[in-house]
Amino acid sequence: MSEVLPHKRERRKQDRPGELLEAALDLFVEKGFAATRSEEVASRAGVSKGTLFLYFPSKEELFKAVVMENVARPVAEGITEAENFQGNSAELLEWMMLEWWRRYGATKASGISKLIMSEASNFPALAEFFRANVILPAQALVRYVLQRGIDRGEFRPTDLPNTIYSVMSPLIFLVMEKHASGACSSALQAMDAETFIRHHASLLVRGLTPDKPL
Amino acid sequence: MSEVLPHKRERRKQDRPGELLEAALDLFVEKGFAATRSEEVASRAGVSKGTLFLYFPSKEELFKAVVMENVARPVAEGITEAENFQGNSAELLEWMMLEWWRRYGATKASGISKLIMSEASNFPALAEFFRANVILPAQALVRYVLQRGIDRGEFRPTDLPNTIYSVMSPLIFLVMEKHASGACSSALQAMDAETFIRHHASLLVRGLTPDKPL
DNA sequence: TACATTACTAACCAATCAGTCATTAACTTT
DNA sequence: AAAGTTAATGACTGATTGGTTAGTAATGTA
Repeated sequence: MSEVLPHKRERRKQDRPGELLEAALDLFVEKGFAATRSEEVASRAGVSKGTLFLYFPSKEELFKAVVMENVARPVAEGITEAENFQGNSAELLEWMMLEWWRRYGATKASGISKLIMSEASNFPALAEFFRANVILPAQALVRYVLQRGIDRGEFRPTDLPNTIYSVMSPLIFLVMEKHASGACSSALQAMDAETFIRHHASLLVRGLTPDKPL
Repeated sequence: MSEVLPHKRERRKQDRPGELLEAALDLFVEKGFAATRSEEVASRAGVSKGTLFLYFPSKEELFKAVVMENVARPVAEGITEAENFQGNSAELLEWMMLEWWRRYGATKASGISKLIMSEASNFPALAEFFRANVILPAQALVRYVLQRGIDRGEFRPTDLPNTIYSVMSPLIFLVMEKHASGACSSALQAMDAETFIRHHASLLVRGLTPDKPL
């Protein structure tokens, strides 16, 4: 016979939103937006479905709040640090790619990127928010690094917009790979992200080095 | 007053499956799996929902059939051609990337790739099928090209698995970008895929060229 | 202890949608 | 043209789930 649990109610208005956001992040990343049920979010946060809708007016608003909370912050951080970097631009390029991975790509929050790419067509407003707060700043950061290398004579002048994508696309690929966990993870047997980034960065630096180095 | 259309029934058993698959491809690519309603697929194919389930036992089976029809074929084609390629490996590398884009990436069918990446966690069986029939053959093709270059002394020996990802990731990125149409397309102002591929290929070739070229 | 406030719950509602099936209309055969 | 066969329909069902709300229990206050 199943014993009904004694049903202990707690009143913790302060903590509920944060706990709900955390539960929602987990589930959205794991199952996507459409496949995540509101009641599951609520129960993972130790609360009833009614309480969820007490704090967030709809599932979509909950989703937006998750994005706000988890994505904009880490991207903004890296930018200022790059500007203070000491060393040549080849080192800076690799450092930036590795650091981006450690601080964002490797974390749970990067699942949001994958989620937005997946769900973009169904949420144009959200995609736009993501573009403005994540993609464009990231592009600006990469552009800064490449321009720095060109200005200092460490990189040859190249088509900047396309080179930016040559830098970013493997990072985006890594995020996709990390979060397509189901059966695709086994596709890349024991792939190590940091090793790959170092490898790709070195390939890029070789490709960007001027013909007469010294 | 709305006039009810005269309701002309047609019996065309031969053509229905193909027409349903085409309608399903369009809608799945456009809206994702969960957001696509069976009735919409049926009506786009000029048929009632009942007829859809006459030809496909479930929505999931319909999805699988769409993948079978649109993905496996084009990938397999390119492989044999690469083996007959005349010319140096740098040319072959660029040719292969461009050709892959023209035959698959630029077509509607590549939306399936994006869809599977998005929906992978909800459909492990499908992701596995995709891995076996698309990812692994594509990796094998890239590996063949790189190994050919190394064998002929046109590329320096590098960590092959990681280099494969350096080749593939921008192509996957392009597919993602193409199908995240909503608001993200404006993120990459007037990005031209073929130009980018040529640029990236040239960067890779420079990165792969041995230190003493001749 | 009586009363007031409110965070929280559980049962409920309404809409959506995958999948079914009895019926119908288009062909074929004789 | 009558009868038989089957492709196609569309109304229906059952399950799911986003969102609502009447009511309950925890806390504060006197």
